[in-house]
Amino acid sequence: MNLREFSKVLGLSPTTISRALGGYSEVKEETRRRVHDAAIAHGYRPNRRAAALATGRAMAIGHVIPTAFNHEMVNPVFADFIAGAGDVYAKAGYDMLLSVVSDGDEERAYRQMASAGSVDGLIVHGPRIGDPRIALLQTTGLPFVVHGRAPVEPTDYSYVDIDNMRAFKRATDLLLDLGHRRIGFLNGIETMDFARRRRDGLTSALMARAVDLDPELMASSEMTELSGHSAALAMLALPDPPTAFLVSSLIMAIGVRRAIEDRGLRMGRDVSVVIHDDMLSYLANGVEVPIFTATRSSVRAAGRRCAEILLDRIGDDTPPPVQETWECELVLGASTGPAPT
Amino acid sequence: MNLREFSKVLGLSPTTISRALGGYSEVKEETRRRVHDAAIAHGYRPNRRAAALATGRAMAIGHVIPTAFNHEMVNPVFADFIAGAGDVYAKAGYDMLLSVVSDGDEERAYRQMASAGSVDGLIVHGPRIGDPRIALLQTTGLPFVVHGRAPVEPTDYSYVDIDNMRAFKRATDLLLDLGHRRIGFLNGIETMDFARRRRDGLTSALMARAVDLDPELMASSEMTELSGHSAALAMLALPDPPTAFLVSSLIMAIGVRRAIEDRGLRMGRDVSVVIHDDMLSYLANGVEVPIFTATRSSVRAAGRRCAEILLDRIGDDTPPPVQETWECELVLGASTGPAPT
DNA sequence: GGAAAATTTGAAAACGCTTTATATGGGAAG
DNA sequence: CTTCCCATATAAAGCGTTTTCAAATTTTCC
Repeated sequence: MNLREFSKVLGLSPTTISRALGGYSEVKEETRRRVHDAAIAHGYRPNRRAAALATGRAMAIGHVIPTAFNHEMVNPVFADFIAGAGDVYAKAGYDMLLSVVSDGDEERAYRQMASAGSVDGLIVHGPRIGDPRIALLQTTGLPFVVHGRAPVEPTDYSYVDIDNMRAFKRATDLLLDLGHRRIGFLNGIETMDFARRRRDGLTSALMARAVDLDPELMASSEMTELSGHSAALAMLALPDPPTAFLVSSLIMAIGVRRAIEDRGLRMGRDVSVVIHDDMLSYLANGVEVPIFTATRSSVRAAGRRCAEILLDRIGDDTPPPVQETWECELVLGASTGPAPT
Repeated sequence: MNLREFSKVLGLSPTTISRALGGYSEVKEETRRRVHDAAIAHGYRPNRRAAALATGRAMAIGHVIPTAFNHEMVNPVFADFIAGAGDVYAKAGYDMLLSVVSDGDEERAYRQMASAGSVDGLIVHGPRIGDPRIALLQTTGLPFVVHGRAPVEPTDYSYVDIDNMRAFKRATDLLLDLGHRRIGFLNGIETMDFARRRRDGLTSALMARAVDLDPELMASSEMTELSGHSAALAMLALPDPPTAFLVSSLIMAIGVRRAIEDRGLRMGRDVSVVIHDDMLSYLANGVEVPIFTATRSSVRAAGRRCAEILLDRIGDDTPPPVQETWECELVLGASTGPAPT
């Protein structure tokens, strides 16, 4: 059923139908009602492809998700981020176009989406240090918002990020206050911007108190349960093992906990753990008392906010960039305690 | 840059350009080369919306993901399923359209996608018992493939599923063989088809050996770490606690393990655990020796296969439905041992 | 060398919508 | 009874492709 057929059924012109459904003012209220009802009754819905072509707006937002930081890994935070963003899109009548690409093809995917006009805007995930994508997208003129940021020129783009540096500085300070001096740091891959900032947070806190930073206590890897387990196990086997861990993700920390228990130790008593918690819906960090002491910020909320900003930018013509850096909460859980003496 | 402009640059007609780029045979090889090179040089790419309108094919596949089985939960297996499917789409030049909807709106989302013509096919996620979506989609005539299945008429649709019943029967048999008689069963929500089948697997194995099934040892909930923890904790506090757990997901089992250790017990020695492992990329079940004894099947592979089947169905006109039921592997890990006497 | 066949190219008509510019009708004002 | 205006409704022109049908060019063959 297309517009012309439908208009014949109703005995009105296609124009009127289109306007009635589009919510234009030049159509009598009674007519609008009649059209709406008939549309539902006959199951008529404007063809989006045709509408997109006519208006020049695709009514879709593109997300490019890299399928491999290294090997086929898909970052588990995407699911929640996308749930948040998708919610906003749905309410605004936008579709979400997902492109899953292997790591190197990201740039091509962005270029494709931009020039083929299949989307009105883009979200950039997981910016890396010196990420070329931002400069690339600025040349295309397509609105975009970055989840996270990249410390390079140009700086006039929109982003939503958390204050990773401050969060990890505060987390480190907490452990130092509790008397810990040997802190194992399990970070994500440090070409990622967020990982670099977290590391800077740790080191600045340590340096502020003149605590040595031992390279043996610093690991950087994909944030999986397995890598958390093996890195923690290796550190615990050192002659002078850490009394605390600072861990970049909850999933990784599950492996850390397993390592601690493999050694016959008890988390929170023998070894303290502080994590960063993205508040993933299927991996809550406890109900009342958190399992892990954590810096936390909802990645789903970030998804929602990125989507809002992007839709605003698509609406307006050239609004100034929106740059938000969110503070993390630091919540105390059952995984931290004073350093054993 | 659109087709007409581009054709002027080259001094050829739009028709020829379109054919050259579309890989039609009626164009001289030399011309094709020239067009291709110029397209790259000038960054010309056919507008997908216009192409979609002209051909009637959207070159996109729709996925509707419910955002809440109960509260805002997004199923973590989606990320991997979509990574698998997206890979296939990308290679075939298809886009993936994601619609995140709250639970009740699923049907509307499908109907919308179907009648607005924004996709050429659909994947149905998480079928429930008596799921109305399958019948609905059959009336639309849009090709679709179900991940899982639903035990209702009509039965002539395509699906890819694992043999949940057999897997859980085998898992239960293993525990029985090891001497366990009190087996705690932590299932997903039992309105989901897969959860019902798993339960049937357990009960049939128990009944075959005339082992009582104690309602207190059967829990059904969302498959989160927290619910795994609390359900296991409750069962362990029973006067006659289970000596083994059968758990529907790895994430849930992490909570089970935490509960076991909270009680001062040791997994694999005091309490055995068998899980189902979807082989999520960021939550591997050990490297060499699995952490958990598990029935397993890759959800990413399922995503890939569903996508392949769907694309085939879109290509052909009305091929017979493809129905695949995959056997799970049963792999032994460190979490099972003989029942303590 | 010229007709027929084969190969390449082009013009123009869809595809289904939105939107601009234009027409129609009914009141109110003159 | 005109005239003018407002409120509605319509005709027609895009949007940027693909594809059918027709034309132009080249090749083949006698």
